[in-house]
Amino acid sequence: MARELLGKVLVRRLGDTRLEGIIVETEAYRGYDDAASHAYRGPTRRNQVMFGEPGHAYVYFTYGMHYCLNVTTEPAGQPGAVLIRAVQPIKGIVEMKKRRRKEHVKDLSNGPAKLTQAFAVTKALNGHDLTTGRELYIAELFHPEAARIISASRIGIKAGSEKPWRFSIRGNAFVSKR
DNA sequence: GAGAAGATCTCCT
DNA sequence: GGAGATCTTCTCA
Repeated sequence: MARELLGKVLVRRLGDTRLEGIIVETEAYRGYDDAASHAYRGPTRRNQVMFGEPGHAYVYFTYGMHYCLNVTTEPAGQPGAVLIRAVQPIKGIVEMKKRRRKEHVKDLSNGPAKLTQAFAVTKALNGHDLTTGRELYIAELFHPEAARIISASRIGIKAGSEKPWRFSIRGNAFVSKR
């Protein structure tokens, strides 16, 4: 799923405003076999969405100030999610610049907490159904480019860093870290 | 109830 | 390359 989501479009609707970005970097997190995953030690209040239905948003708060967005991927009862680490803005860039207080497009969403700020994703969207919801969902790109996907180790974790479960579109300028 | 760590970002050197 | 910001969540007593 982490590979499948690359090249698709993250869509956020805020009233009349529409924000869109191509997903260019993801990371896979599993369950009891993945020490880096929030679900590693079983269900808790925070990670319960990871154990729920697939196709839902798992949004968590971290470092006292940041939100990160995941997509749940496994059947109910089985934990698993894909972290959206970076997107390439394609629509609503003026709005994103205001939210991020940044001038350059490259600074808007090249990191997991940057894109949630640009797209106004907060805990209010935790558990949101991405398959039926209108406020936040994932769409196909009308004219997808052929892209090569590369994998590397995940970022910002201690345990589980040996697993090459970070995926990105090769050469894309909006990937958080090369 | 206390203590520690965190799937990060920004600013500074 | 490194430290500070800042607070929720989890673990353990």
